[in-house]
Amino acid sequence: MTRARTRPRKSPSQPRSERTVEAIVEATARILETQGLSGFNTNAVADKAGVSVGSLYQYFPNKDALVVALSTRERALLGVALGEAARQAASLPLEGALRRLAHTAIHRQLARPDLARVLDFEEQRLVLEEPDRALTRDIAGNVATLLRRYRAVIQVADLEAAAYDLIAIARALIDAAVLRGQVEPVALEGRVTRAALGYLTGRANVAS
Amino acid sequence: MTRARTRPRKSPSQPRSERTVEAIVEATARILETQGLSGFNTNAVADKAGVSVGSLYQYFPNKDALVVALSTRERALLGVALGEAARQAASLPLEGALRRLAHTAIHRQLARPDLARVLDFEEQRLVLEEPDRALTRDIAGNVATLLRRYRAVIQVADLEAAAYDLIAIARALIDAAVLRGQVEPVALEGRVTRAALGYLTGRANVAS
DNA sequence: ACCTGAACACCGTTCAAGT
DNA sequence: ACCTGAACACCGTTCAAGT
Repeated sequence: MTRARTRPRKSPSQPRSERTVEAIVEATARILETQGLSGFNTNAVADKAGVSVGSLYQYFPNKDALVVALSTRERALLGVALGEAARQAASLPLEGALRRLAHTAIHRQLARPDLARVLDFEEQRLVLEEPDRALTRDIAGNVATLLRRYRAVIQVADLEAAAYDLIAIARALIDAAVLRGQVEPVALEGRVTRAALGYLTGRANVAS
Repeated sequence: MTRARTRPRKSPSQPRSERTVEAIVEATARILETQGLSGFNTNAVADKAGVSVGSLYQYFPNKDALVVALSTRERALLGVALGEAARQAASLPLEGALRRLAHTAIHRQLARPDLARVLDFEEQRLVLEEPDRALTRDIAGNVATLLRRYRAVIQVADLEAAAYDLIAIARALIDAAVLRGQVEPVALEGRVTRAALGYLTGRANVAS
């Protein structure tokens, strides 16, 4: 079981091939969004992108690489939004800061809820198969940095781990809401914020 | 995309075939545990169970049915343990009750942590493909029943949804802990309990 | 330099033939 | 009634041939 690479096989340097790569990634998004995982195969992606499978494999070494490219694109959008939110939140008390992060994450995930949910799922599969290929590392770093400001009111010692846990909690609650169809953003934001705040400041038996 | 059935194709009535089915399910568990999803294929399962693929398909209509059978078995164990815990927790205040449930869930998941994590993952895939086939329905019902006792101190209106959310939170935190290798049970129990308690009783902007 | 699509490999599933 | 394993279908991936 040797490590499979999922980096793009080669970067498109000419404008035309750049458009090809872009078309392939967006075709992946649309197929995952409308057909789900069961409709997601390389021939369908190539078809929808208007190229042959051979071309697809010229840029992506395997099927997972399509997901990684798409996830990276979406994670970058989330990362930028969260970075912005974190900067604005820096002057708020912890609860307000968490609420703002929750608000931002929810807003982004609900922009394309079905896509977001499938990607959350696929990212977990990739992590399951190769833990060190985590796509949320940057985001976790930013969250940890924000948390450090509030160390005085936080009961948890390991803020790196806490950042990952908060992301896992938010993801779980957002995906559950999408599954149930209960996506009223304010209510969802409240649930995420309360869980996060409880995790960080709850008096229930501390220890890490 | 018609609904694929995952129920066992036929119940083994004779002792011999009962042992065959049992062997197939346990072979599934051991392969998932040791090789992960990438080593999980029907021929490998049949081999390890000491039967031919044909025999496997006599009892299980498809590959997913193997996972469903195994998950059902494991969920039943968790369900029994949680039912017992809920009965004992009935006299405790909310925090103690949540802690006891967390303790029980953690204990069961850590009995075979790698298997539990892969099964959590596979269950989410099955839910993603067929939402109404949820394996956690019974467990959620029991949790909701317990929550009703504490309605006075709980800020959340929809206790059914809350039960599913709490399960999702616990699952996310336990799986994240296994991934990081931070499985110190008391600390993990504290994290799950604090998040759950915050979710249910936190003062952060209520609304559902 | 980039594209094509038929060919190959792997694995889920079936089925004709055995006992 | 239960088992076997070769055959088939599907899909990920490659590669010889085209421009």
